Amino acid sequence: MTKGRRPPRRLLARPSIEVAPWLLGKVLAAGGRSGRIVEVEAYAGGDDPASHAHRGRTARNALMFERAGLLYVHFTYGMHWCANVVTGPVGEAQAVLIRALAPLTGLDAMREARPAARRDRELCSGPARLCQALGIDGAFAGVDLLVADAPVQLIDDGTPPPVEPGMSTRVGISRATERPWRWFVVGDPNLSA
DNA sequence: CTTTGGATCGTCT
DNA sequence: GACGATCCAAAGG
Repeated sequence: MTKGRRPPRRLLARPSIEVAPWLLGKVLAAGGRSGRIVEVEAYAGGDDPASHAHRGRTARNALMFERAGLLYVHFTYGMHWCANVVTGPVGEAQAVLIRALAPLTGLDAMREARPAARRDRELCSGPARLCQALGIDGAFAGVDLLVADAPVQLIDDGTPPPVEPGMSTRVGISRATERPWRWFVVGDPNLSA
């Protein structure tokens, strides 16, 4: 298992555009597997036309309005799961999409879960890929990432976020495409793009 | 290496 | 009835 501390919830209760770059370097762990976060995107609820919560609360996006530190998992393109960390104050639909991890532990289990990955750099290099690699699906929606022994956990092992993260526009969206709300560890081989 | 098109279904209009 | 916060295999350079 990866050693480290659970980040304080107050740091996750900030706006998603502040939490997103701060999440770079943190560790996401599930099913005995773990990886370091190297790519994220911020989504900002009502003010963000690209967010699932842009048109208000629905059954699908309800978790985004809950407290920071919960896991929001959504199903997309008819076949893929994506994992988000809920941020911001309760009642504001803020979240950070985890887009890529650098695999840390449980590599054998990841390779078994993702036979399509021909290299280890392809295990977690995409939002749906990392869910597949860690075994995260809709059954994990609402998990509190900051609770010890939770089935999915967010861990701070002391690795600081990069001083100068890469920044770009978000991937795969059709609205609010100009907002530079994607952050990544420059040069990491596990990036999605 | 890059480009292209198919897969597949829950959610909201 | 349309559209995704995507991935993959196949085909071409």
